[in-house]
Amino acid sequence: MYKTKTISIAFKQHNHNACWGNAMQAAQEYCDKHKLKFTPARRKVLELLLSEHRALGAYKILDLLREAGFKSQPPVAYRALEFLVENGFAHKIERLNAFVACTLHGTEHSPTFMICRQCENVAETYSPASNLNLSESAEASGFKIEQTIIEARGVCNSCAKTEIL
Amino acid sequence: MYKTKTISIAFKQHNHNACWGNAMQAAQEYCDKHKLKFTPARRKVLELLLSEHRALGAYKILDLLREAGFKSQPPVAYRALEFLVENGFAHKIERLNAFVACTLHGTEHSPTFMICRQCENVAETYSPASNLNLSESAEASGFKIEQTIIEARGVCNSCAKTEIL
DNA sequence: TATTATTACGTTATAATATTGCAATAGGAG
DNA sequence: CTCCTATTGCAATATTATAACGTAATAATA
Repeated sequence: MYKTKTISIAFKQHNHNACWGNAMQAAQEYCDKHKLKFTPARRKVLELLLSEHRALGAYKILDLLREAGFKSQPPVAYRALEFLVENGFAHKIERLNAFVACTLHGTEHSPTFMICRQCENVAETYSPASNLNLSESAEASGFKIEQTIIEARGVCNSCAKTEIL
Repeated sequence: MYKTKTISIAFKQHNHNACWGNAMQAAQEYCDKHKLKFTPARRKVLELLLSEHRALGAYKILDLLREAGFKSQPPVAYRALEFLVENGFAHKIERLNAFVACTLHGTEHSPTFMICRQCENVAETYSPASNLNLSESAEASGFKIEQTIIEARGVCNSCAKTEIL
């Protein structure tokens, strides 16, 4: 499952083994440092999310947990996801009612997601300019932004190339 | 139900009767012009959405439809909502799994929503700058945006004033 | 170590949101 | 009128998410 050396992430080629390993290690270190319990279920869910750069629904995760020998009632998945999201290891993609592993952990961020409608990969980007812009115009019109969700749907370059026009 | 002369919209005072009436009339005219069937259920759902500047869930709408003597199976609401969204009369707020009437109909737009966590009003704004920004940076990183969802959660000024600090 | 508080887990049940499929019907185009 | 298509009625079901509550594990304090 984790053998592929290089797949598309954020629509770029990269060494996914390294990507996966670094993220898991960073999560472990962060949990150690902050006295968070990186329990088997939480770890497994993060591993699953990291296995591809796609969003997985809670019930898909539940299936995969079951296959891996974990208990499989909905709360098992939702609790693990809640932990991962709260601590910045994963994000919920509202449009898809699904979850992706965070690829920018550690940096305080307000991410923008690019969702390819064809390959369904999800890339996380950090766009300070857009966020600042938004905050300023909101402020001007009498609204104080506390959190922003930005999700873009479209096609990545490699999928665009294969499209029938 | 529609008697209040002036309520908060987009966190601004306005004549809501006029707001409501204009929107309904514009919808009617648009449907006439484009040969769209503005059926009783569709009309009623738009009326409900326009009654306040808040997002209503599909099942809330269903309750209100029932009260108004309509049939009340889920597809009744979902079909009407689908029609309204497709034709730009309403938008789905993904964060809330709920729907709001569009306040910028006619203008081709990619809206940004400001959701007050206290009064729950939802304001729709048009932010060409942010969208352009986003498109450009996406383009640069090899992604072609087709649709963008921007939803900000926060507090409006009048709610902020009443908050205990 | 014993006691208490807190956090996480196991389990059952149910709530909330959304869709599918198919038959019946209404309205417009020819 | 007749055909065609869009819409509606209806039943069932799929998908996503949470509530409630007892037990087990861990941490904090005495």
